[in-house]
Formats: sequence, structure tokens, C-alpha cells
Amino acid sequence: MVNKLDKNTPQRRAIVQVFTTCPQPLRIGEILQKARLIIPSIDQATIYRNLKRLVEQGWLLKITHPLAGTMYERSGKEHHHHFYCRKCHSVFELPGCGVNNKQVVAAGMTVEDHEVFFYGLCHECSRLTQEK
Amino acid sequence: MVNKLDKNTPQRRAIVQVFTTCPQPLRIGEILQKARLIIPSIDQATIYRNLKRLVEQGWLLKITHPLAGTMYERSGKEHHHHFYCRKCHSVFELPGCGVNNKQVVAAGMTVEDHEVFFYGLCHECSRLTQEK
DNA sequence: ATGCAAGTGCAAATGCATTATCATTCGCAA
DNA sequence: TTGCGAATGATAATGCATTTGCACTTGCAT
Repeated sequence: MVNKLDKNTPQRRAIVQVFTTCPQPLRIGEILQKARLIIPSIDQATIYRNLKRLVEQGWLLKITHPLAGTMYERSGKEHHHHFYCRKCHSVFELPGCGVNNKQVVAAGMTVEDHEVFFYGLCHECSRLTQEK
Repeated sequence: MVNKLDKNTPQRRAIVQVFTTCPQPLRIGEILQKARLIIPSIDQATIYRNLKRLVEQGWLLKITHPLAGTMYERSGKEHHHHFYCRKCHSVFELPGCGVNNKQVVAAGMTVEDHEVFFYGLCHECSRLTQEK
């Protein structure tokens, strides 16, 4: 149950299911696609409306990825960053973080948080490229 | 002189001047604004056309900032990252980098590069907030 | 079981950054 | 200096993601 003020519709349940099933951050198109496997008639306006709600309620996090655009992922995860594969365009979550904020503090700024985006070839695409 | 195939117009010179004068990455609007201090009649279509050229020629780098959107900065700088002030919305360059790619290599991915975005309050805005 | 506010699907509308069109101007090679 | 292809300014058009209006459906409190 997400919020007692919201109705528990099959569409919303489908969207929630998509995220509980899939660990990576997802683009609108991917969410729509996956949700349609559950409810074929689901519309993208419904996706947008529910995503907005789920973000407001803190159940989802909205990410703006420099290359992949707007994405959503479940909130409450440990601090982590993302890897983008330039070949298959998938985005993966990377646990951990190797960033130190010292340099920023030195510059007199107050750092609240940060975000790191890695780019390259994912495991699968790396492998396919090598065995050429 | 950027490229002998291009005409050396006052508009292009103005844009180049903006970037040689200003060290931070700039948004379209900021570039337009600053260029108009030099050539008041300059149009934004001209800005777009020249930015495109300058990027193709490798003189500028296009950045997609999660919060600030599309920005441009001079290329050839040392590896660095950016700080975004949530209050005044300015973007500053931060020299150096505290990222290690080890974790990614461990995950079987081939990292080509990365980008870090810091968020918080800039020096100026931090100061103003404190002395309240 | 019923009523109604909330949610949905569909399609059109919006907002926005960016690009294209085109008549005019201008840089620059000859 | 002159001619022409490239560049500019002004504006319209495009492409996109996102939103909205509306008629219809549905969850859920009563």
C-alpha cells in the first residue's frame, strides 16, 4: 500500500510491480513497455500520472541522466551511481562510491550531494566486442 | 582563427570571446546574453549555428547537466567536474577528481569515462545564508 | 449495493529547445 | 572592386517529452 489517499488500481499496481521486479533505473518507454506486459491497454498518460505521484510520495526517485534522459528508480537504496553502456544504451546501478568531497569544501562551497555517471561498455557488450 | 573554412564574422568572434573571457560552462541563454553585450543584434539562431560548428571543430565541449540542462565549455581543459548551486543556479568548474573506477572494473564493465556533478550552495550563497 | 470522487484511455494541446526557411548582408578570394 | 557562397536575423516549423480535457470506468467508503 502506497498511500491511503490513492486508489489501488491495477495500473498502479502494475507500475509498482515493474519497479519491484526490475532493479535498474528505467526510462518512461521501458516502464510503459514492461507495464504493458501486465496490462496491455495501459496508456502513457497513466504512466506519467502515476510516476508523478510515486515520486511525490517518495516511493520513486527521478533521475536526469545526461545521455539516457529522464529515468526513475526505487528510492531508499544505498548510495550508488550509474553506468551507461554506449552500445546497448542500458543503465546499470553500481553499488558504492569513490568520490571525496574534500576538493569542493576547499573551494568554499557547501556540498549537499553529488552524482556520478560512468560511461563505457557493459559486461555483455564488452564480451561481444572482444570475441570478434 | 578557428578554421579557415569558416568566415571570420563578428558574431562568431563575439561568441569565441565570451568563452575565452568566461571560465565556467555556459547555458545557451547565458551565451546569448553575454554575446549581446558585444553585438546587441545577435540572434539565437546564430548562437546555435556557431556553437554547433565550434563543437564539431573541437573548440567547445557540449555538456548535458542534470539540473542546468545543455551547457558549453572550452575544450582542452584538464579533467575536472562541476558544481551546481541550488540557490543561484550557477555552475562552477572544480579542478581535480576524486573518482576511482575500480568498482566498475570489478563489475566487468569497460569504463571509458565518467562525469561527476556536485550540488549544494556556492561560496557566495553559503555566506549569505549564514550571516542571516 | 450504490454513489461519487478519483483514475483511466484516448487524443489533442502544450511547452521547450532546437532547427529550417528565406530574403538580405557580408567576408573574402580573385 | 566585384561576385558569390556562406553567414545572419527574423520567424516559422519541427521534434520531443510531458500535460491536459473529456467522456467513460472503477475503487472504495457508506
